[in-house]
Amino acid sequence: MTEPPPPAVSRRTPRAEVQRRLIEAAAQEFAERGYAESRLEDIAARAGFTKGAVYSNFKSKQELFGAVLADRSDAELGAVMERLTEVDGIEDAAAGAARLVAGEITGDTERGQLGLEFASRARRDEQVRAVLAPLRRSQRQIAAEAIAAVTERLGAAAADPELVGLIVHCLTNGLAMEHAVDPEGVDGERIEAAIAATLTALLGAERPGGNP
Amino acid sequence: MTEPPPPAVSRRTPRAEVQRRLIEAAAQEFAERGYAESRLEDIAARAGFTKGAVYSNFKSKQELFGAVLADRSDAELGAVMERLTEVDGIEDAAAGAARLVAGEITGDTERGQLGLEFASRARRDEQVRAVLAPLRRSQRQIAAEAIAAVTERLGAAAADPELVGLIVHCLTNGLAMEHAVDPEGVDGERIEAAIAATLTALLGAERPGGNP
DNA sequence: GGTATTCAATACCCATTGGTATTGAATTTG
DNA sequence: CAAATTCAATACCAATGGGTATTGAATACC
Repeated sequence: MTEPPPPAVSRRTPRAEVQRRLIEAAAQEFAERGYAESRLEDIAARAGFTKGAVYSNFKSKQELFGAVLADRSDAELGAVMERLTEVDGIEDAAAGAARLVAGEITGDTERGQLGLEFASRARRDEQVRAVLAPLRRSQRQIAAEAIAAVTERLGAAAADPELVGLIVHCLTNGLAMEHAVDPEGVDGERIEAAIAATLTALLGAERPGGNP
Repeated sequence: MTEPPPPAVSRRTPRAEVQRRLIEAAAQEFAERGYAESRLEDIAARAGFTKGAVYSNFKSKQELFGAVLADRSDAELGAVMERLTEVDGIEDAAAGAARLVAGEITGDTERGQLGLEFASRARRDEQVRAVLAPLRRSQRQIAAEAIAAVTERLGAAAADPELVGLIVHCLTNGLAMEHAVDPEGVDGERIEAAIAATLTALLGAERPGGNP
């Protein structure tokens, strides 16, 4: 009778999607369990495949990790810091940015943990470091540009923007780590206060000769 | 003839020393390779023993890690921050502390990496977190007290010392992580400048109503 | 339609490694 | 001095998991 119409969509998952799903699953798994404790079988299962799919698309576990890193690198850049330019007034800019970052740290489960996992591995794996270092530099650079834009708009003679960018970038990562270790002791409120205070002090206070 | 005198010292290594050496070796190994990648056999060999010594002194790998953590906790407290009180003048205090911390980060190979490894594991291991969180609080508290002492001595009306303590503590850790990822981009000089700028701004600039 | 090719699933391999059981020398005890 | 005990060394085990070889269905090609 109604013979089944030629399968409108291919029943074999397109290669690109297989890779996407594997990378996504790997990112989650790495973030949750860490690289060494993640099993390729679990990653594959999470993506709806088996280990065969992994080795059909990636040469090794390390390469899969590299793919995750590369994938995130593209999307990561300037996710938060650029918003710094969208607020007005020193207090507003600091407070607004602080709230954004605090929310990111306390709310997001994967992004921050994956970032820490990347850094953790970069310490020992030269190849990871080679990929991650430029990415981090870009992030710092974007932060610096945002800082420069704000101070210029406000006419404030702030400190070296690149230095402030480094400070904010590292403070953010340090707070994320501290929050992971001691969530109650370092909650969103404290994080927000810390970033706001730092930004306010750095953007408003730098007068080379003291306060005339 | 000369019968060998009764061995002046026992030829069997005292238990306490076996444990000390195992913990020390484990700390080095964990710092270099990370917990998961560290082999008990390597740790034992590094201490001059075999795996048997490990299991004769510790119940499991996790417990050995716990012993390392506990051992370091005792010595860790207030290693650097207390010096903050020993310098004079806002600029001097900031610059002196910055130099100390920068040297610690760039020079020390084990302490910083072990700290990051602790944090990394604390994220996923509740028991590790239970030990590490109080330690971190103490570290922050000591930093806060040092800040309070300096500001009081200088008569400066600085921001909430505990908040500044949190900021400095997290900035330090963040800088250490960034240095590990990108040693050239974030060298000792930049680290020193970042900490000095932050301390100067935070200790000197907090005037609730602006600069009269 | 038939053949070649792609690619994930399946079955399998084996080196690694945390952990255990046993041993035997060094100490302690009586 | 002999028996009991301590404790690290040695030998061993079982599970784990990254990686490989093979298979068979889906797709592409002619």
